[in-house]
Amino acid sequence: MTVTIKDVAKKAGVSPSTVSRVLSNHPRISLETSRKVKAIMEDMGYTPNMMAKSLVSKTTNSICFSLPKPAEELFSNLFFMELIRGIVTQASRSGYDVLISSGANEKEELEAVSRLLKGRRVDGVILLYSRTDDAVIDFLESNDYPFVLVGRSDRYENILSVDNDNVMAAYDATNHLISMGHERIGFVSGPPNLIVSRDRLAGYRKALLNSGLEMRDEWIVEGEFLQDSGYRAMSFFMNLPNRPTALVAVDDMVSFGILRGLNELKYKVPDDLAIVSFNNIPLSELSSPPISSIDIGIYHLGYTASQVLIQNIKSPNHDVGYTNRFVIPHRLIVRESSMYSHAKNKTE
Amino acid sequence: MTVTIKDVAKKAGVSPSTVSRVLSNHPRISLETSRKVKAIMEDMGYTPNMMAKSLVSKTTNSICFSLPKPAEELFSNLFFMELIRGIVTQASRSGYDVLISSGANEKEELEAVSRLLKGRRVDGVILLYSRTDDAVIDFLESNDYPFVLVGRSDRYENILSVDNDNVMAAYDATNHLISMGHERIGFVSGPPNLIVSRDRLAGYRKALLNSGLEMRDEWIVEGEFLQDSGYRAMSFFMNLPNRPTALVAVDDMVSFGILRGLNELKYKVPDDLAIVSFNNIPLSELSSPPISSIDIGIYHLGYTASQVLIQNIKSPNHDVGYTNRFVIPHRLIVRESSMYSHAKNKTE
DNA sequence: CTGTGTAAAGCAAACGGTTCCATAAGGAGG
DNA sequence: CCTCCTTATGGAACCGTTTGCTTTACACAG
Repeated sequence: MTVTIKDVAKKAGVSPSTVSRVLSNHPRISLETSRKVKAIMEDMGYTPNMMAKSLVSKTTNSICFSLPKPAEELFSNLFFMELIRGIVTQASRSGYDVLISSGANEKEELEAVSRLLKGRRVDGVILLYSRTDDAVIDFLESNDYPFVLVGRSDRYENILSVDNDNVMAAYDATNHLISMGHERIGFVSGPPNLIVSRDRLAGYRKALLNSGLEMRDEWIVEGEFLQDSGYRAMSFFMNLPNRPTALVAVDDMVSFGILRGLNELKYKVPDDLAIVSFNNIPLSELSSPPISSIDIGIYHLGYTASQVLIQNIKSPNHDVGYTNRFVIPHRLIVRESSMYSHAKNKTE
Repeated sequence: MTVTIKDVAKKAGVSPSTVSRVLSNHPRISLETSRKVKAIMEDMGYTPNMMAKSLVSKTTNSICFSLPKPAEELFSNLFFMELIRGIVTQASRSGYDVLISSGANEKEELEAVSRLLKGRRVDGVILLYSRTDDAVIDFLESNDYPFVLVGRSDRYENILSVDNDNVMAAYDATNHLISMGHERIGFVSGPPNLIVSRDRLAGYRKALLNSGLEMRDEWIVEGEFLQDSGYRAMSFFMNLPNRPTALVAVDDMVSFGILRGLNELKYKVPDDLAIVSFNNIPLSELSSPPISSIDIGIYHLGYTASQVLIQNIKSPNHDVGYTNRFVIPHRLIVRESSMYSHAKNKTE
């Protein structure tokens, strides 16, 4: 049925080893033989059997992206997809295939990853970091499997990771508002156990401190990465006696909630309240007004994660410590939600 | 290093074949041996090498989802991700892994798919149908590889496919507007070469015909699955002397454009113009007003595609002709954009 | 003419399983 | 007590590649 290396060999009148060597451009193959064999391979439509290859080389040329619990949220979907696109694109350029695995919970995720790695189906794993303690990381680390974390962990020191500088990002976002003349700036945070929430909060604080602006606890509220959190935060802030004139929100979805609330109460953005948030999801420019947002380069995050992982697979010796953490640059996209109202029609 | 079947065999004092049989629950293995071997496998942390397994069984227990050209559009991202989730979930339940492949163009896609299939890296492929002529399908069909199409093709008759009944969906959407009392209903279509555009247009026509309502060519405009198309369509419609009171839009993104335009011109939805569209993306309920939409069950589409493909892989004889096309039910989600205005606060 | 070096190609083992065929042990039937 | 089954297990070939070690065939120096 399928044409194997032996069929080619027979037809070419050489041994299988010769064909194999032609395939891998072995130096000690005469040009003549090489050409002849190649022609015959082409002719017979030979494609190498990856399984057989993998069996002997103990390498699969594929990596696994472990999709966390199916978060039903809009943002997750957009985020994951961008990430996957980055990963797949890079991997494909490096000649690797990408396997998507997912588990309903940590236990399942561990089982899946373990099966894939121990069963030699993939060479390494890209993990999306969400938890603070992680059985999967423990497993990977203790078995010395190549992996890279998208995100940051404070518990694990010497592992490969790709992340944004969220402190700096929040610092930039806040400074932008400050530069627009705002002096009372609030912050809508995410779940406090997420490192990303903590980092962004820290950056916000740093910016205020740096500019000598007032910092009040009541100007910081915690929530989820969801619309509703924004909605609630908004109504809390707007009822404050000395309310903020601008808000930094930890995620664009939160901004949508804020926007909806302000809209209902007939407040104007950015005149009554300016807004900047994070992640720059495609919707950010579609809302009215469009929301200023920090683009964290999700695609790039995935692309780099794949690159780092594959390079680590190829030469595992490279973990020199100081290159373990790769930081993807962010950039602020200024839109109407944080512009001076009289500048509305001028920019963009 | 890794523990193989031979290591287990040696430790258990049996032959490798016996261990293999234990693994596959061969009937002619004594309970005693089975228990002993299983204990030892557990003990030594044995995991079967999938590559070796695949080599002899000529089967990989994995399928490929071929991601079309990276369409940068928002909807594509949401759609793909939902689809992937459906596919991965089902595949995982059936014990299959999912490999994501992508090519920048048709040629690359064909190469990738061909390499994966001929190289015996996957057992089958899920294709997302977009083109009308398809070298990939031709390749799969002529080589008799298992595959399933998400979408519909009019060129290929006897291939497995999973799709919605888009004619019926449009029929339902239009009838909904009719039942709300509208008599002049317009249609914003997608690219005419896409089957989905054609099907939905047909359903719209059918509904009008069925109700004996007027049908005008000027009430039908073509565009893309993009906001801008909606925006333009809107301004065209609103300038018509005898303009429609309701619109069926081929995609939610189009509705957003319509909404934006109406908003700018201070028109009210649904009072001045009612809207229903398709796909029910997560944003549909976030816009103001929320948009009525036909949910096409994307996750379900992916889930079923995987199911159908895997079942076809396992028993290829099953293609009986009349079960080749699987239709995923849609359902209309009525939201504010198509309700009577005085009912605004009553429902939902 | 023999010895040695080198380039090109072949042989066979190995990778980690599965499975057909053979074999040994025990029990039943004659 | 000897056959003949049955049942549980072992042996060995094979899946399609890769690769270390040989072998072959020259060419050239001594």
